[in-house]
Amino acid sequence: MSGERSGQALRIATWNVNSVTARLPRLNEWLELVEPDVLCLQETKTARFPSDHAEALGYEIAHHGDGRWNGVAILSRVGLEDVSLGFAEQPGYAPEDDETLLAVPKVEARAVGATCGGLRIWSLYVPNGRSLDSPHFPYKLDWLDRFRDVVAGEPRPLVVTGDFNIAPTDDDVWDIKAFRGSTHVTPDERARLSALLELGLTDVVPRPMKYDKPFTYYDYRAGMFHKNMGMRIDLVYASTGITVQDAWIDRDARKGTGPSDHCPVVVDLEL
DNA sequence: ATGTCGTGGACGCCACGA
Repeated sequence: MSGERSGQALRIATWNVNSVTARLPRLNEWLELVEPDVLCLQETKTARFPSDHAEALGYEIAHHGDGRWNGVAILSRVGLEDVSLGFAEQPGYAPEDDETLLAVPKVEARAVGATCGGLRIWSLYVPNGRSLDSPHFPYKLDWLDRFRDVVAGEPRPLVVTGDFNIAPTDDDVWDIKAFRGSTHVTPDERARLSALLELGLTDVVPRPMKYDKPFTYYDYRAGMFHKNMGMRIDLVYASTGITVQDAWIDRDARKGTGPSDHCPVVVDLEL
């Protein structure tokens, strides 16, 4: 499944776990099975990362989480330095339906950066956008605009990875016709991906492992996984100069008891 | 595709987000 990596390779991965607390048994067994050097997590959904097992396996952990929603982390066994919890000018979100309080934007726990074994890496949980007419949609676009400015100033080699909540092309959803009028596929969102590519990043498209499309997310409902009705929204953007040995999606992590609705994406690279 | 999860507050269900 995972193939062989050369001695110089750095194995990085990204995984939206949909609660690290609920996923802890799956996460712990996965760390021992796949042995990533650096693992970026999204939607930890907790203020306190359950770190005991990962630390026993030799990982250092940078976690940015503040409770029930969001939460991102970087686990590294090749060093963890210069941790950034969020980023400069990161926009907040003000709930529009709160008439009792001043609408103070809340900066959410959606980004963490660190330097691991000579690689600068960011774990992102990009705002979902909800619907085209929701205030969350311009928030999503603004958030990505501001993060672009961060990428422009970051050192190389650089990897920006996580749950982008954007399908880069029409082929990255099971049926583009089902997405008419929806978020995740609009030109506005894809323009933000293009803006990252223009800064010298490359979309590392993983091998699909099964079927023809490398989907990373399947809704829990309606048997979407078994019908292969998924989306590629968990992305790995690597700076030019990084050599990719292999990139694959771990569909097995979406099977069995108590899976996340997202699959991990694993990339073996040389800096 | 709308069939399921996860969280936490006030519970043995509901609201919310995805």
